[in-house]
Amino acid sequence: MQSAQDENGSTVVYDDVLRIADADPPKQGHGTERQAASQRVSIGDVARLADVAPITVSRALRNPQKVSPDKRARIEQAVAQTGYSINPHASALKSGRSNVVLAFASNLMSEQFASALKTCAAVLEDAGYLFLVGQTSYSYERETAALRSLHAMKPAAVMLTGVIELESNRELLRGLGIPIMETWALPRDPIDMLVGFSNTEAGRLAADMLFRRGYRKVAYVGRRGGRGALRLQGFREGCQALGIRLVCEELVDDVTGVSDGRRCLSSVLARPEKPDALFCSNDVLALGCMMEARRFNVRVPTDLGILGFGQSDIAAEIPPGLTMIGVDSALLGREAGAMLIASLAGTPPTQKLKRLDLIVSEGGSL
Amino acid sequence: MQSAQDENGSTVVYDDVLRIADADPPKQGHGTERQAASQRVSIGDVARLADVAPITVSRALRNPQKVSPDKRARIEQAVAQTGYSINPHASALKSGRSNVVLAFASNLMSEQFASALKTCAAVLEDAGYLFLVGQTSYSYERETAALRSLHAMKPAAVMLTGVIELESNRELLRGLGIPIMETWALPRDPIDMLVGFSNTEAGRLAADMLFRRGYRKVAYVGRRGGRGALRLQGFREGCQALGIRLVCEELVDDVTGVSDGRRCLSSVLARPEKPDALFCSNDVLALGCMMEARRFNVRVPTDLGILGFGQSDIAAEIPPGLTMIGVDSALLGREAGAMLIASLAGTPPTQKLKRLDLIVSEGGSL
DNA sequence: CCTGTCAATGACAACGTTACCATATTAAGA
DNA sequence: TCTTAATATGGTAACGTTGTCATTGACAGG
Repeated sequence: MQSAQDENGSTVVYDDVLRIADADPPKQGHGTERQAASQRVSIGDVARLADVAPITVSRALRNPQKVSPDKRARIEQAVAQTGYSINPHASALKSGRSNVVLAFASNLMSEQFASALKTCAAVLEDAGYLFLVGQTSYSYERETAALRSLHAMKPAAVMLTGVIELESNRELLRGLGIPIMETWALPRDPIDMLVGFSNTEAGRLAADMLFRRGYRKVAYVGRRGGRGALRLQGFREGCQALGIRLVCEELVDDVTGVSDGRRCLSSVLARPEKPDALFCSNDVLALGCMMEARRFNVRVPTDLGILGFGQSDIAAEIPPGLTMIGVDSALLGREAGAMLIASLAGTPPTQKLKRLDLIVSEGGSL
Repeated sequence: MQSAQDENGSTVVYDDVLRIADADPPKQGHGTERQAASQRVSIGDVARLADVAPITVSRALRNPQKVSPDKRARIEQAVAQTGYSINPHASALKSGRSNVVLAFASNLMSEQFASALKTCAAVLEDAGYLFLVGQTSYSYERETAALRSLHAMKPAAVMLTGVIELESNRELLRGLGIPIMETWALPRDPIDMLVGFSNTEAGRLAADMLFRRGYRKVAYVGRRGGRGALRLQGFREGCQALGIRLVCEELVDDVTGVSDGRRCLSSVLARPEKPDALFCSNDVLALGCMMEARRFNVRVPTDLGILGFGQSDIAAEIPPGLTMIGVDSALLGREAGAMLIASLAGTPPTQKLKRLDLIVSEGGSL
């Protein structure tokens, strides 16, 4: 164990961290033409080495089939020898295009967004794009700031976990003239492309499920704004249509953790008229409700049925297992990625709209 | 409710999504000089409008104090009027710098990484940087690919959730000549900067905590590689030093969900010699263990004490509440951000190393 | 009044790439 | 054989910005 002083004077004890010297040390000119490695090598250097014009190197890299096999081979060798990699800034400056696909998540901490981004990234990276994620934090201000910087950056496409609500921001994105993917809802007039599902229908489906299982006096717990509001709207409609009484709506502005869910359930239980079931349109809140129910010895589902929205692995595992309505967010990401690629490839009759089915995962909470 | 057909022929029912027409429509020339908005306006256009040279506009934007107040005002007005925003590619090409800070997460789905990235992003964005996150997915191959593209992209700095293990990738990052931040461990020889904590010490502390509470026959559950291996190493050392018997080590290669944790506990309980406590060096696994214990009517902590590692909100809330060793990942992100900014500002005597204290959050599981 | 110093500003060129057009080469059709 | 078209390649310029250096004027010290 080795130690040293950091600048604060406290003793630092280092961990031993595994180092891996890879068997295949990367790009080193075989023989004498060892390159300064870290330093800049331009397309001109490669061209000189391969004895072609720079433009040919450019072509060989982006449209290999437009260059004759022999030159292509020479160029490939020169690239390998020099360790050349294209300067994306110069390329983007001249061509007005880049190979970066920018994603914006309203919240990096959501398991479901993360899962969709992960699959979407996989699809796009396989197609040679660089997939980067920025954050907007459920705030219009941050969203606007992020989109401004985006405007300048000329990405190849944009992926959003959600839909843009602010009209000026919609306009800004539309003006970019690149593929834009919105998700997680089903707006009447998407900016460009959409892979989503109906949140109001999710609400109606929730009412339907509760009705079928005999519940007639229910409560709603969810976020006040955005998609939460849509689910509530659908839920209200469904309840009304089926003759279910919606005895209370417990709305929160912002979900920071399961404790918000706990609070919601306490508050619901404190009402004079107790519901026999609960639709919780947010999985973190649902989790909190489940826990609080246990704490108050409210048996689920005997005393209170709970229906959640989302895909929480953990909520499904906590006894008696939360029954949830949701979508396959990994699938959503994959579909979005595929659709973006099709649009980027430019074949005009691209599908621009995909509606995902809602899926129900059965637990024991209803 | 409105409907239409998508390209697959299924009926699409649109949600009503909230639209917000903002009261303050952005940048529109007051009066006649309305700009084509979406189209490119260059520094030259601004310069012409302000009746100065392009270079002066450039200066006014990056070093306002180097331009006289009157010209600065004219320029600002021209910028507002045209809606000009700097072309980051041209800027990066010429200057070799950019205002993008790139972060790489080995796993976007980790609550803790997300939390650190969130706070780090906040700090850097406040300082005017654009914070983007890429993914490496715990795979050396992806990591290498990501770092290659990074090499070309010349970000202002790089933030990593973890440390780089592959020597060739370490070399690559070192060669960039920009601030590099590693985290979440305490390697002997960081690439550049480090905000981390000792994983072996976490293991030793775990042994210590178990010892103090009277446990003498314990089991370990965790990931096989990376930091998990370090925690195990520390735990072994601690157990040996204190005379605790480590009756089994249950290692998993990859954690995909709580079910992995369930499996681990089953497997531990199936051993002939049952431990009286468990150190679970991963919070998802710990959660699974807690659930499985409940299912098998193993009372926690009476029959089996469980100590976790991490910061899981949910694990802390599940009765009896998981006791955990961990770090404040939001703090980690903030510290990393602050250190990066200091380094970017260029004042040489920058602190390059910060060791975070381990924190213990008490639940009822020990 | 002259010279040296400093601040403010501008002219010019260059960063590395690709769009555009021109040319050379080859294949195909009459 | 002669055009016509298609393919392969290169020359030139330009994308929008900023580094470098030169110029201007103001001001202080001699």
